[in-house]
Amino acid sequence: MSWRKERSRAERGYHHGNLKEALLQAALGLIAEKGAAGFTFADAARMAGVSPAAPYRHFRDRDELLSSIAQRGFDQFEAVLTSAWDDGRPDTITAFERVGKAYLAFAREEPAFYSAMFESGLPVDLNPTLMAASERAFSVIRAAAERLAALAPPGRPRPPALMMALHIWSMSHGVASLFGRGDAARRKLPMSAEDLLEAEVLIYLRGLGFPTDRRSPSATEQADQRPAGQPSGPWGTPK
Amino acid sequence: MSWRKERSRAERGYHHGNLKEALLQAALGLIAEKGAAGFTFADAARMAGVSPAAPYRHFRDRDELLSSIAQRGFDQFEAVLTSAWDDGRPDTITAFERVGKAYLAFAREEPAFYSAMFESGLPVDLNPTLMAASERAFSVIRAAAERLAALAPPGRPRPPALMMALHIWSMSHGVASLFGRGDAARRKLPMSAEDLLEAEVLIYLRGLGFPTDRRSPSATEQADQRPAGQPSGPWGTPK
DNA sequence: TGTACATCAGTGAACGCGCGTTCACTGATGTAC
DNA sequence: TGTACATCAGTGAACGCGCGTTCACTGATGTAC
Repeated sequence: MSWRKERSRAERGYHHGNLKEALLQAALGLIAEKGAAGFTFADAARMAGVSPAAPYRHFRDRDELLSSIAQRGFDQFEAVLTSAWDDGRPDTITAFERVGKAYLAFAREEPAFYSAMFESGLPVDLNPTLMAASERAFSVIRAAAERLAALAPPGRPRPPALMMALHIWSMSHGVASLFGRGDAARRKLPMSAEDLLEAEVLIYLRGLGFPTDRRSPSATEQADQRPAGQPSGPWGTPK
Repeated sequence: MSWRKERSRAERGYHHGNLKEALLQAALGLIAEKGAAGFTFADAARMAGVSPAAPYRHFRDRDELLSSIAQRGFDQFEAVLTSAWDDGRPDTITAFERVGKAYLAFAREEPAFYSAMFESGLPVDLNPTLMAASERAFSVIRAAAERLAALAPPGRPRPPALMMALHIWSMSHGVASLFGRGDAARRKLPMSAEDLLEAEVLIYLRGLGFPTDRRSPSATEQADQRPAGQPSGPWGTPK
């Protein structure tokens, strides 16, 4: 955010000094505000306080700027997920759940990155660098699923880790894009998107035979702030 | 699709005769091709073989055309889901699952409607008519969840139907937007989006205590067409 | 059945706008000697 | 330490383009009598 308030030409002299970064930040702001489709190269230049020709010193075209943002987004996403996973501490299920929450938090806190990564229509699969970054991020979820699968209760078939990873990803993405952001077409929910996703993941894991009876710490902590009759376990009090 | 190939001006005379419909169809084609953001009013007119001013006889502006499409999409979506639910026949779980598949099929077969409805950034909640249509579609899922919840196994807490409905919705939407369409940023899957969603829903329902051991007819039917080692139950053969 | 007229659904030219992009340029910076 | 010069990172004017929108208009259709 440090470049959001641009110094005027007079203040900063002929050379900007940090234009590439300033353009990325400006674009992030614009995407967060108007969506990936509504962001223009010219606007980014304007926000950075620079002539419309200046960005061409740093990016071949609009698409390259957008790709850079997606790239950075995937890297940051990977870091966030890795940190949430924390190598499975204190126990695999708790950590797994934390990954789901981190996913949602990222979508909420970094809507511009999220848009660029998943909703901009960028052909991720045609750009090897971008594809690799996306793959690295997904592999965090996959590795976590791998560890979880290895813990499958004896006597039950062991679920394929890749499938579990895809399931968790789709749940997270679904909740995030339907309910996770404040902008448009939203619906009033009886619970927060976070709680909704947490319950979904817990029920899913239970369906695979994992024990999920213990209350998660965060669910317990949040219970006081909820309206009466709200969930205390994965889906609330029995009726 | 009957209006995709437009008759020339000479062939059809001064009056088009079916312009409103032709514009809707043209817009659907453009949205399917280039996304909701990439569709322009002028382009739709061009595709309909008509001057750029003509559409204004039928739609106040671009947004009204887009809303009409979303509106029609929600209506069609509702019809498809209602028919898939088939009032819970032959049994509630089978029918419920079929709703999930119908969701996915709609997203795949009607990408333009789906985009307009969920990815166009239209402020659905600010347009009462649109909101009502969206609500009617969702209420099909909700009613199905209601029936399913009423069947909860005795001795287990009964899950809130609204939550179940939101979970199913988010799963379907997640799978649909990540894997359900051919256009961009797609990933090679070890199984089809349909199977992925089916397994996800079955595991979820099992997590709620519903019996899901019987093989679904469609899963059995499809088994022959799969590569070796593919799922036969909700998630495949035990390892 | 024919005619006058209102209404409807299109035309096509024009507008202002903002965008992406290019170009020759210029001011600032860094480096070789 | 000072100077000449290459390089870098900006400028600002200009372009062509397609868009959304408006306007006075006109051809076709339908209806009253």
